[in-house]
Amino acid sequence: MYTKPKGCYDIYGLDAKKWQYVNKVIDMLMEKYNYTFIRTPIFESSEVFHRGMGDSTDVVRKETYDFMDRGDRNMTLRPEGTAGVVRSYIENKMYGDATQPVKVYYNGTMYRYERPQSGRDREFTQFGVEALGSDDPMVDAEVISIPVNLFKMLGLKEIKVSINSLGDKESRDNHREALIKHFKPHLEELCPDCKERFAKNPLRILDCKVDKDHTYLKDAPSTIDYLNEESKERFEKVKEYLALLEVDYVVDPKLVRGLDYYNHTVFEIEAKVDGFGSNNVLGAGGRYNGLVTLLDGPETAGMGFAMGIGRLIQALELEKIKLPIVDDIEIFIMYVSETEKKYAMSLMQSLRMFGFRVETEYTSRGLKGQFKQADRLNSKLLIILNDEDLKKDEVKVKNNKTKEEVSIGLDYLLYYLDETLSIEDDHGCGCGESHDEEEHSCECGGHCHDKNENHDCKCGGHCHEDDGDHNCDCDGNCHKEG
RNA sequence: GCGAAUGUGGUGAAGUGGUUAACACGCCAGAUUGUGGCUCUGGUAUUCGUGGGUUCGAUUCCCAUCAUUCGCCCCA
Repeated sequence: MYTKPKGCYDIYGLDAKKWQYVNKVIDMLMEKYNYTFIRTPIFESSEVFHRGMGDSTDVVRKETYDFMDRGDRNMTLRPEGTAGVVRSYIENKMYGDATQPVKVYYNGTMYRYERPQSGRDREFTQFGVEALGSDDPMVDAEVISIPVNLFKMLGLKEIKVSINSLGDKESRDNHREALIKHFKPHLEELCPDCKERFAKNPLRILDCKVDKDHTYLKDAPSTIDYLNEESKERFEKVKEYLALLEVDYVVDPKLVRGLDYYNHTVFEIEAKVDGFGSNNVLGAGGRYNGLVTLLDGPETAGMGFAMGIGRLIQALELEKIKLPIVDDIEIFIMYVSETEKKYAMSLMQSLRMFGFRVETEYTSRGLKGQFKQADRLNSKLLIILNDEDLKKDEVKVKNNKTKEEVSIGLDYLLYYLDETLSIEDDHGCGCGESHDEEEHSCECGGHCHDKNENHDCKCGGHCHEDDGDHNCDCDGNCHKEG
């Protein structure tokens, strides 16, 4: 049997619906913000990432998927989105567009050669935005507000936004010198990685998880103390503007991003979700005014952020947030004989074109099996075809919830279906779904026998974790999601 | 790159150095001569990730390998 590559995932079934829903919300939100979609190649010349992200970053040093194509060109599967977008901005001379800043967003797969673990895959999906061509702090605030508002729209409540400023070049240089002065006497006590960081990019020692408890790290010069007047003023503006956009944040002077290209504003956004472990950072970003020139473009300001969709969905699941996804059908057409089957097909065709979600039987199950199938698919109405009825131009329509069955004349059928289903839909939240999802504590001791009453899991009957509140929407394949 | 755990049918999951590998769910069929979701009955794995070794004999012991999962590093 063939298996997927390590750290990659097949997304299908209910999971796929969640992804599609989240993507839909992203598209909607981006429309409001007037960011336009950009699709750049999944691989680029390796140089784009090496120059852009910095050779000293771990991501570039040992976590990229590199390959040589048949023309002996060095290529790299994109490990993040910004470098490619900036390359595109330069190559397509977007800096010449009249509508500056150029505001784009992407939503696609990225690749990092790492050991997979919870919340971290080799192929993962990131949604991100880039705003190029304005250095106004208002852009910083707006970009930070995007993930905040996205989380709000999705129902994720407990989030934390941390911000910091690295300052402009002068501030960074001053800070860097101070750091070197500070750490030099302690060099031998630092972890091996930090020794290397000391030489290449001392700033990142602040980010070290190994040495984080050492006092000399706690007393290390903070970026904020070394901001020059201009940078300080700028940071104040960002904070002021964030408040106007109703973004709650905390200033974290130790916040340093992993990539070299950031300056001024950097931020991180995490979800406070139980069971998330160390991968609770959902998204991060910052300003990168030097990056465009680094990739041989004209001096251009840039600000962006990226977030992992997989982690976001994991957070939504852990928080048991109910997404309004369609997981039922409106009409299931049942038949037995060949003439009934043919009638079923043409009826299905017209009902679908009319706008109903319609299913039928494909595997010659008996009528009993078709009832079961209709239940599995959460069908609201059943149309039961019968040669005798058809001779009288009638069909039987059974309401799968009330179990009421009526004979309907064919000329009246569309009207009847439309009426019945619109009443069905109108039961409050409009979710078209059962509500008790959140609080169905099944006492079945591990196996759900009946999906009736207050016990609405769609596990198809085999949830085996008797956690009391096993809320899996696993649609029939519960793997242990926790 | 480092460390740990796991690998039995469609699913969850027992189990033992030795005839036909529990149990449950699911699925299929029948009881119910064209109306389900309850109940009952029957069916559903030449086989315990793969390769090798120890043994009279291994799913069970050992080694290797692959895969999965989790943690560290790093990161979204």
